[in-house]
Amino acid sequence: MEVHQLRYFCAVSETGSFTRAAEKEQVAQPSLSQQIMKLEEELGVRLFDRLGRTVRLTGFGQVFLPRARAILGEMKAAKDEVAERQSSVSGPVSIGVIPTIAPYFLPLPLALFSRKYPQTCITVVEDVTARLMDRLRAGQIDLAILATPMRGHDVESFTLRTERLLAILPRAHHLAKKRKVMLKELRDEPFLLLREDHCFRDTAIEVCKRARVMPRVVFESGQFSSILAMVGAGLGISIVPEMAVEQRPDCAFVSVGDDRASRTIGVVTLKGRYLSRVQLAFLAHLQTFAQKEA
Amino acid sequence: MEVHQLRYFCAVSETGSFTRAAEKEQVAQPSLSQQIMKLEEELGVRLFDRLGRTVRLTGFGQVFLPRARAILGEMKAAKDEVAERQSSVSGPVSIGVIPTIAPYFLPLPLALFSRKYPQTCITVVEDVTARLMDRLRAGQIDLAILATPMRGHDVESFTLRTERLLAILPRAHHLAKKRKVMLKELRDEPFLLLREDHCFRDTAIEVCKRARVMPRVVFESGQFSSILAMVGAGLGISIVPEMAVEQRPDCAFVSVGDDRASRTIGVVTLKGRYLSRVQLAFLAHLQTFAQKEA
DNA sequence: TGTGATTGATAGGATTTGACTATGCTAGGT
DNA sequence: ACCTAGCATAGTCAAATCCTATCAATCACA
Repeated sequence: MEVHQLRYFCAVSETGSFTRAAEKEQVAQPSLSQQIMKLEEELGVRLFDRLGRTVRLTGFGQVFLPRARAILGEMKAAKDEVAERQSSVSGPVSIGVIPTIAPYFLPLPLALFSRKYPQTCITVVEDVTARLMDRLRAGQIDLAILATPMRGHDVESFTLRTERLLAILPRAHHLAKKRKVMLKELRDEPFLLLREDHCFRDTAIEVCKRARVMPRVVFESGQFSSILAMVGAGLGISIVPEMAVEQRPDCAFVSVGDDRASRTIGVVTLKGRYLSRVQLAFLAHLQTFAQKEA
Repeated sequence: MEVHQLRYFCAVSETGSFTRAAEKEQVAQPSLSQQIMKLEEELGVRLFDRLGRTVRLTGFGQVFLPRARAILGEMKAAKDEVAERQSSVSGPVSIGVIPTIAPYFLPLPLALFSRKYPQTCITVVEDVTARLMDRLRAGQIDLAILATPMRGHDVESFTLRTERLLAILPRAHHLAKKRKVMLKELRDEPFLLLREDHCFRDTAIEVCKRARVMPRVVFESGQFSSILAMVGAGLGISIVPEMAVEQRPDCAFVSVGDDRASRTIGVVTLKGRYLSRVQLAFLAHLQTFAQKEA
C-alpha cells in the first residue's frame, strides 16, 4: 500500500471518474488505473464498480475511503507539525550551566530570551562540568555553558567571553589597595577555593602553578558567595573571575597581573547534534551577550 | 513521504541503529540511510543525530515518531478492516423484490439466511420492476428479485424458478372443476388484473394476446389478495402465478393449458457490480430455493 | 439504428527510483 | 597504533511507475 495509491483512490472517489482523477493528480489516466488496480489487488477486494461510464465505490470502497483520508490527513498533519516547529522559534530548550557562571551571567539573557520568544520553554540545569558533559552526551541538555576550551573530539564550542581573574583580599590586607597584584605576592596566604569538582578550582590552581605558587587550601565551598564571606571575615584570600565580583565592605578585589590569569567561558554543543531553530536562536542570543557586562 | 520511509524511520528509532534497522527491515544499510535522508530532506529537518557510534532522535524526530507510528498503524488497521469484512460473511445486503413475489417467495429464505448468518443485516425494498431497476442502477440495492428475462445490457440475471399460471375462477364457475383450462375459453369473462406498473399484468396480457384473447378489465389492484377476494365475490376471473395460490372456499384455481403460460422469476444484478461475500452468499442461498415449493 | 465521443483497460517503451555491492571515513575499543 | 563498528558515498542494476498509443465498451445524438 503506497501513499500515491491512497491519493489516487481518494481522487477517484471524489471526482467519480478515473479520467478526472488523473487530471487532478497530474498523472496519465492509465497510470492511475494501474495503481488503483494494484491497490485493489493488495487489499483483495474491488474498491470501485466500473459501470460503463460511471464509477462508484463498492461497499469495501466506502469502508476504505474514510481510512484512506485519515491516513493522508495524518501525513499532512505530521509534516505540518514538523514544519511548524521548524519555522517558528518555539519549543523546549534545555541548557546546562556550571555554578560559577549561572548566577552571574545567566539571569539577564534568560529573561530577555523568554520575553522575546514567549513560546519557548527553557530548562536550566546547574551542575559541575563533568556531569553537564554527561548530560550533554546523553542528550538531556542541548547545550552547556562552561569554562572553555573544552577538550573532547565529540563536542564543539563557541567562546562567549574571556574575563580576567581577580584576587579577593580582606579589606584590611596590605595589598588590598593596589591596582594589581602578582600571585607570587600571595604565595604565603591561606587559600579559600571551590570544591574539587568545580572546574574553576582547576583554573585557579593552574594559574597558581604557572606562577610557581602552591596554594595552601584552608577552606572549600561550592559557591563564591561563601568564599567571599569567609575572605571578608579574614580567613584568607581567594581568586574569582570578574563576573563573581560583588561590592562588599569587607573585601577588596585586585586584578591578578600574571600572564594568562583569565577564564574563558563558552557554549558547548555535542558535535553532530542537530539544533532546532529555538536552540540555534538561543545560541545566537547568548553570543550577543558575549562581551557585555552583566 | 513514502510508507517505507516511515517504516525505516520507526525501525531506526526502535533499534537505535541504522545497521540493525536495516537488518530488521530486510534491506541493505545504505538503502535505509538513503531513505532516511530523503525523508529528512523532505521534512526539512534532521530526524536523527548521528553521534559517532550511536544514533539518537532529535527533537523533531521525537515529535515525528508517534505520528509515523500512528500512520503505519492506521494503514494496518485499514487493511485489516477490509480483510475482515472480506473473510467474514457479514455486513449489509439490500435487495429489491416486486410485490407479486415478495410475500410468497421471500419469507422463508430470508428467515433462514438471517438465522444462518446472524452478522448480516438484510434490507428489503418492495417495489415494482421499473423502480427496482432504478434503485439497482443507483446502487441503492445490491440485487433484485423479479420476473425474468430482464432485457438490458447493463444487468445480469439468474433464473430462480419457472411457475405455471393458473386461472382463478369463482368456485361456482362452470369451468371451476376442470383440471385445465384454455384462455380462449375465458375470453368473454370480465378480467381482474394488477395495476399497470406491475409486471405481472404485462405477463398476463401477453399470454392472453398469444391466445388471441383481449381481456376486458373490470378491476385493478396492487395485490393478488384483493383480486382473489373479488373473484371469490364473483366479480370476474383472473390469472395468477403458482406461488400466489391460496386455498379459499370461494375460489377455484385451474391450470392454464396454453403454451408458455408461465412466469419465470430470477435474480438480477448490475453488470460489473462487485458483490461482497455476504451478497454472493445471499445469491447462492436464493438459488437453493430455486425449485423448492414455498 | 448508426455514428462519434467519452471513458476505462491494455500494451509496450522510457524514465525514475529504490536497492545492492564496494568502499570511504570517523569513532571507539583493545 | 591497529582493528572493529557504523554511517555515508559512489556506481550499477532491476523494478516499478509513468508515459503514449490504442482498444473496447458505453452513451449521446442524429
